[in-house]
Amino acid sequence: MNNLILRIAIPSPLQRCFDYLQPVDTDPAALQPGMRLRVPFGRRTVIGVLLAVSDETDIDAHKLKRALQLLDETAVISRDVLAMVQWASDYYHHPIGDACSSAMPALLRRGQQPAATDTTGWRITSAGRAVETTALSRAARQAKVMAVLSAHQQGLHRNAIDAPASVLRALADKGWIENCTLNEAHLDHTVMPSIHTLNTAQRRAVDAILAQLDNFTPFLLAGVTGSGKTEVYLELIESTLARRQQALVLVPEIGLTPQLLSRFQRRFQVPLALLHSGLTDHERLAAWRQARSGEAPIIIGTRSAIFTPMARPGLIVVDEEHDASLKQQDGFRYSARDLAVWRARQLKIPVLLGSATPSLESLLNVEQQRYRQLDLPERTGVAIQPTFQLLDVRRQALEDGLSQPLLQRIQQHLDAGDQVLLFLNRRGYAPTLMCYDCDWIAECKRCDARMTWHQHDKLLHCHHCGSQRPVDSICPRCQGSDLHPQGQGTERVEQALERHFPDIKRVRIDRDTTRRKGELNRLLEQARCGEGRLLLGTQMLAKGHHFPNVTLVGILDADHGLFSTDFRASERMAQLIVQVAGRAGRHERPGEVMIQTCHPDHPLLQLLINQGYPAFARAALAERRDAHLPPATAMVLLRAEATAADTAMAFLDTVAALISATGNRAVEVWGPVPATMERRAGRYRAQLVLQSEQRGALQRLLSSIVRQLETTREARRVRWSVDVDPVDTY
DNA sequence: AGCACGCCGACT
DNA sequence: GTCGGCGTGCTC
Repeated sequence: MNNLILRIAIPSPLQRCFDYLQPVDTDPAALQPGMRLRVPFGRRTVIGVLLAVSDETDIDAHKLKRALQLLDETAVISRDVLAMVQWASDYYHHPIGDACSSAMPALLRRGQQPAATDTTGWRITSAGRAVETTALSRAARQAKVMAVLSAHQQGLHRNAIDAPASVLRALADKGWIENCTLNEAHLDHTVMPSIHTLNTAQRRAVDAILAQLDNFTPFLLAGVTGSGKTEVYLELIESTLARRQQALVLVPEIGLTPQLLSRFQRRFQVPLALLHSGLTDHERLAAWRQARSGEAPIIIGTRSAIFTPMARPGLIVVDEEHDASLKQQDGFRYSARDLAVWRARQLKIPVLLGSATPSLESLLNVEQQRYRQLDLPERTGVAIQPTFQLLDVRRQALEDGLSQPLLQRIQQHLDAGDQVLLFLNRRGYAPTLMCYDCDWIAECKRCDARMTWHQHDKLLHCHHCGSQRPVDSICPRCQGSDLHPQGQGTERVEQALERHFPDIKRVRIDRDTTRRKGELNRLLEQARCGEGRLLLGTQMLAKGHHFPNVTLVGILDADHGLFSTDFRASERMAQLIVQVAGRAGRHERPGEVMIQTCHPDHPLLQLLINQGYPAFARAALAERRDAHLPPATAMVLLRAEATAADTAMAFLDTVAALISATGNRAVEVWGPVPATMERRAGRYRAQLVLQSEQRGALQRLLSSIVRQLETTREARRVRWSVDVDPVDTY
C-alpha cells in the first residue's frame, strides 16, 4: 500500500494540479489535504499543497513521480480555507497552485516549519506587588503596565500589553515583572466590561446578529460616519470571545490605524494577531500561528488575512466593505469581502459587512434578500449631520483652486477657533506643465500621461510609473520660455493657504509628506490634537480618522469623479464625499461641507447633497440596471499588456474570435479596446469586456476560454489576466 | 513561472 | 570556433 495517488497544487501559472505517488514510508493516515509536500517538478524541486488523496489517476504510470517528503504534521491550509481557495481559484480563474501560495505566509511557502506556538507572557512579581504606585509617578508608561499586570495577576500575553519592549525590559530589570508561560485558560475571560452603553439602534443591530449565531446570515451594517459601527463590532466580538471563539476583522489598507488598534487593546486584554503589509515575514508567521492555535482570539488584518486559519472561528467582520482595497488588483484577483461571505457560509458563522457608504453590490444583495441590512441612523452623542453646500466655480476666479466664498468661510471657522479640513485627491504642485506659446505639455516618456510638477524636489513626476525628470526651463518644442504649471495639487494649495493664513499651523497629509516611516502617525496626531488648524490632504486624510474639532470640510474638486471612463467613478466620488464629510462636526457644533464643482446641477451630485447617500445609491443602482452594468450584470475583464504596440490588441482579437466561435448568446463581448491610458510604464495595454445576465453562463465560457489560452501561442507574447468582478475598469 | 533545448549572430 | 540572444515546449 505504498501507491496512493496524491493530487497536488504546484506553484506555477498552470490551471491544473499534478498527481504524485505518496512519499516512501508515509502512513496514509498522516496525509491530510492542506499539508505541504516537497515534490520533483520538471527539473527542479518545489513545494506543493496536497488537495486530495486518491487511489486512481489518469496519468500514465511511467510519468508518475513520487513525492519526496511530507513537510507537515497538521495542514497549514486549514480545511475551510482550502475549500475556499479551491472555490476562489475556480471562480476567479486563477491557477490553483498560485492561489494556495496566496493563502500561506511567505516563510511557509519556502518550506519553513510553523514552529511551536508562542505563549510567552509577562506577569507581576511579588517584588512588583510591593511597589508603591508613587514610585513610578515619573514613568507613565511603566506605571500603566504595572496597573494592567496588577489587574491580571496570572499574566498577560505580551501582545495584549500596550507597551514597547523597552518599557517591559526596564520593569523586568527592576525585578518587578517577569516572563511566564501562559496556558489557554489564562487567555480567556480577560474581557473588559463595555464602558459605553449602546444606543437603541446599536443594541438592535447587536441583538439581531446574536439571534442568528448558528445560522449563516450576512449582515450589512449601514451606519453613517460617527454612528458607532465600531462599538457594534466590539460588542459582537466580546460575545464571540465569551463563547471561547475567535473573531476575524478585515479592514482596508489604511484602516489599520493606531487609533483603531488602541481601541481594541483597551477593550480586550487579549493577544491580537495583526496582519498588515508592514510586517516582516517572521512577524507575519507569528501572527498566523497565534490565529491558527487559537491563542489570539482576535485577528485584525487587511485583505489577505481572509486566508488566516482559525482554531475556533466564530465571527467575521469586514469593515468599510465598499473599499476598493479589499479587491486584490493583480495576480490572484480575489475580493476579500466576497470570500469572507463565502467562508462564513461554509463555517455557519455570522459575517458582518460594515460601511457608512455601502457598495452597490451589497445594497443589491440586501434588495435580493441575500443580506440583511441593519441601520445605525444617528450619530452618537450630541453631534448632528453636517450641512452641504455646492459652490458653482464655473464663473469664479479661483485662486490656486480656492474660491472666494470658500476662503471667507475658512477664515470664519478659523476665527471661531475651529479646525478646517480641505480635501483634494491630487498630490504634487500641478498636474500639468504647459507652454503658453505653443500649448506643449510635459508628458511621461513611458506612459500616455501628463507629468505632475512637484515643487519640493523641482522635478516632474509620473504618478503612473514613478519616473522623474528635471523640469524643462524652455519649451522643448518652440524654445519659448513661457512654461506654466496648470491646475493644482495639494502642494500648491498648501502654498496658497500659507499666503492667506500665514499664522495658522497647517498639516498636509499625502503620499509625499508621509514617505518617512512614522511620519503619517505624527501628522495625524498633530491633526487630531488640534495643533494643526488647517488640514489638507488626499484620500489618506479622508478615511478612518476622527478629527473631533473639524467644523468645516472643503472638497476642492468634486468633478473628477463625475465624468470618467470608469462606470464606478461616481459611486467612488460619492463615497469619498460622504467619508470626508463625516470628519466634520463631531461635537456640539454642526459640521459644514462645501463642495466646489463646475457641475452643480449634476443629478447624482444633487441627490447626494439633498437626500443623502441612500438616495444616491438607489438612483445609481437604477442607472446600472438600465445600462446593464454591474452589479445588475456579471462582468469579467480580460486584460493584456505587451511591450510592442499591437500585440496586446491582436491577442485579445483572437480571444474575441474564440469566444464568438462558441456561439454563446448569453455573453456580450465588448472590444477589445486599448486601455484608457494605453501605454503605462512602457507597456501597451488593452482589455476585453465580457458581460452577462447569467453568471453561470459567463463562468462556463471563461473556463473553456482560459483552458484554450494556455495552449495558444499568441498568449506567450503577452502578459494577460482575467479579472472577475473588476473594481477598476478604466 | 522556471528551465531546458535549439538554432543563428558578433566576440575572445 | 563558442557565448548568448530569445522562440518553443514541458512540467504529474
